[in-house]
Amino acid sequence: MRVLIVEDEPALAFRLQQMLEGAGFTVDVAYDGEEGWHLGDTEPYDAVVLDLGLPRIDGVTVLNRWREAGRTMPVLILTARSRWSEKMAGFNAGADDYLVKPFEMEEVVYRLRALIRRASGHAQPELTCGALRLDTNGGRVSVDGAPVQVTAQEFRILSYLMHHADRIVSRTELAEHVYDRHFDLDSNSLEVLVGRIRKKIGAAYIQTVRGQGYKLTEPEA
Amino acid sequence: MRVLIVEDEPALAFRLQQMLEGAGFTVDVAYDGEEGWHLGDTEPYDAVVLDLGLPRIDGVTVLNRWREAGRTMPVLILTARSRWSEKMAGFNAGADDYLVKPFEMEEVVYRLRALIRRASGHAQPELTCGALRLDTNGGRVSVDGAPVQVTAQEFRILSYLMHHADRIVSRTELAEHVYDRHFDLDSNSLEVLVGRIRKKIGAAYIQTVRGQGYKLTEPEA
DNA sequence: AAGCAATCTGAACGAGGCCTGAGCGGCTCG
DNA sequence: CGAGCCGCTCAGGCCTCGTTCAGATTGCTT
Repeated sequence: MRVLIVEDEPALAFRLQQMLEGAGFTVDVAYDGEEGWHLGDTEPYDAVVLDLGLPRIDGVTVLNRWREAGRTMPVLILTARSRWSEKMAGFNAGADDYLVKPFEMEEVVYRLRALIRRASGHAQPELTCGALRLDTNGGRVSVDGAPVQVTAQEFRILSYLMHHADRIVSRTELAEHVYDRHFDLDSNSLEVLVGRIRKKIGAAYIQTVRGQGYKLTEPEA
Repeated sequence: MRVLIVEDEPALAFRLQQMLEGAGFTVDVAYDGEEGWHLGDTEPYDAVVLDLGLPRIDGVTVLNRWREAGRTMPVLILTARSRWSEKMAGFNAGADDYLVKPFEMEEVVYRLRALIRRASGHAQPELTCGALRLDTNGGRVSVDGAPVQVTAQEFRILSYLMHHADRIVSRTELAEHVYDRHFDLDSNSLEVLVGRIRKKIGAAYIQTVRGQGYKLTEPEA
């Protein structure tokens, strides 16, 4: 999953980035409102962490512009305790959740995962597809109850596919959500990784739709 | 189904083309109003995506000319948020739907499919003919509830025939709507593909009307 | 009923998409 | 500093799809 952090204070931005990357997210960072707005407008993020106090364009405005332009990704707002009115403005502009500073770093991770899950229509932190099971919080995968060892990258790919099960996900879409913005599109590393995932969970789960992409489905009985 | 994109900004045109081809459409692209007008006037499209801000001839004029010439294919207009009056002019000139920039790429696909369906008199995204069933959005085909695997090209042909069920569709018409403008007319690949479709869904659905074309009908009981 | 054109069909091919095994460089951890 | 793992690259090969072609079949015409 790919998230955008919009935070002007370098130290906090860095800690957030560390935390999120450690948690398995692909992360882009913007250090002011304008850059943040532009990135959120052009790149496909699964979620955004948005500080409200920002140079150049403030957070509420950024969010407003995204929503007006029809961007629907979940946004987690960061706000100082005192700025109550700001928070309300943020909700009105279409924020999905908020955290009051100071907060626990891990809190951000859990909330983001929940937001992303809900945005793709899943209430529970455990995603299942037939006997295949993926725990978004624990980072564990199992088939038929038997744990399956997957690497970080494999987990990202499988997680994205499971969030969008029964839908064809194009190679490009997958790459956009699993890699950051400097990914080489002619690489076939996705194919290699998908191949390895198939070998681990059983080939039947991930179908190839020629010319269009991959589709994760429950295998036929 | 074959669509025309009239869009001067190369990046957007390219993304649209990618998206639509990925969605199974046959796509022609025009990069200015004059070329767009000419193509729309001479080639038989199932739908058109028309940007209003165009060099040489602007979108509204292009649309007006088509309508005056009696061209009735559905037109989806793309417009910037600010250009409200333009949009109204577009509707007056006979646009069928519009999207405000920026928009989600997938939105274009769904709207186009809906426009094409409605233009051929179908309200639902699922077309049926007896026990034969085709899901225009999901790209799935089934007979008697049993899913049938069809290739991309087979799906295009079957989809066109189902959109125009109970009507004789000439070989030429079929070719024009399933291939782009560089198709070799002496090829018999259509016959081969129709044959394969028959083998998959049952031969009775597609009748050959000698000397005229094909007709898709519900088989006799 | 023969002749002829239109259509069908099975086989084969070429292109391109996709997969996979091997190897390499970088990173982490001991 | 060395070992092990991970993700990427590359090349070769497989498999599918759309097409072509030739020969069979159908249906109309005379």
